Amino acid sequence: MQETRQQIMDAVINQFNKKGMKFTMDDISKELHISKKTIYKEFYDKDELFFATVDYGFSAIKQKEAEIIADDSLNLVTKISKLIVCLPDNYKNIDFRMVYQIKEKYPKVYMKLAERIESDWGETEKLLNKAMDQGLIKKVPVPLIKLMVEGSIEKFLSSDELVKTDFSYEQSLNGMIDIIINGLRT
Amino acid sequence: MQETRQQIMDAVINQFNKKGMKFTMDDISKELHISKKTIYKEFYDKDELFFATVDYGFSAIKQKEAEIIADDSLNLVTKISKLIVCLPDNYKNIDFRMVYQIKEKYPKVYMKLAERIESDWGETEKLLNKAMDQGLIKKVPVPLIKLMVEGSIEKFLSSDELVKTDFSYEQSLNGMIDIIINGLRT
DNA sequence: TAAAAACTTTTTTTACAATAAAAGTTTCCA
DNA sequence: TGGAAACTTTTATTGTAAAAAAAGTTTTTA
Repeated sequence: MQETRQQIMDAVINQFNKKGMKFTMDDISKELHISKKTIYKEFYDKDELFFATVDYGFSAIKQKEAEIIADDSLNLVTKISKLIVCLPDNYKNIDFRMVYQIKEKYPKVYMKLAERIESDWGETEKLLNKAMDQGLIKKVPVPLIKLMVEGSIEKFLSSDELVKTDFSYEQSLNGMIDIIINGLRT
Repeated sequence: MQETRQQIMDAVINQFNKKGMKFTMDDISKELHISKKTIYKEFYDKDELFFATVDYGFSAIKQKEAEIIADDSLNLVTKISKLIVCLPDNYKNIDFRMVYQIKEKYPKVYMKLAERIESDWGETEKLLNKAMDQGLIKKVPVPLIKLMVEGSIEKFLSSDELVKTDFSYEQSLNGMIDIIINGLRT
């Protein structure tokens, strides 16, 4: 059943955000009150489950991204801004502090994840280059911008300093994008 | 002899940048062609040596910081910009990717280090608040700016993506500060 | 006097067996 | 049929003794 697959993958994401990679197949079956047999009927093994979940997790964001790119009512710089905020929507579901755990135990899954994040940047990169060519924003290496965004997000997620202020994670993200986009304007 | 102390502490910084915390007292004595006895005449034990080295490493930056603050020819926003770049001068000597190693093995040294970095931000924070009050820059929580700067620097240091471009670490740092300061301007 | 080297003591790493936990399979039952 | 639980097999964790490495001290040497 197609819905079962989805429920299982939702449970995987849920467990991951709770416990990092330290969750078991039993945890998932208990959370959903299904038998492990049902999981193994849908997925050959844990690896395949994780692979499918990465694809599943990124499909939503890919869709949103496509919408932004296709939206002709937005100007180039606004599109870029929205695309960058679109990325963190992913990161919000995940939790970057725990991604390093995947790298060690499931290197293949990590590589797939890294590829997807990389390819998400691909579209943003194109628009950034276009905007630079049109003289709308400063000419700066795209990797610099990428590292600033990613570094900031990771810090937001791993530090408790923002919690002390009454700025939400959401607000911080938007504030960060504002500063960077505004700072890039010519 | 005072010069000997300094030479030893320079060797500690040098070894740290080469090997992280995985260097020995023998490594230091060999690098300087001195006997371990000489080191232990200057410093009671390895802990004391590390404590002294943290102080030593920060004294230069503190001095530079004081100069910037005292320089009346600089306007407020320029001062902030220079102060933030002043901070990375530290981080450049150190190497953030290896700081986490200190945390595990020498927690007391790490705490001292963290305190110094924190207090370095203290001055920058004051000026940022002042500039916000004067309406020179946007009102944004200071921790947000701090996390953006620190997150970017850590990423610059830990990623090889910048190496692929022909942007040096120094240039990246200045580019990053430019974007953030420009982005904060009202 | 201080470097070099030899030395003792403490700390870290390694290796490996015992144990526990989790993956994956099978059986039973509503 | 599919959940619950019992089961086997594989993987990960833990404890510990031996070995190695590093801290810190003493002796030798120049």
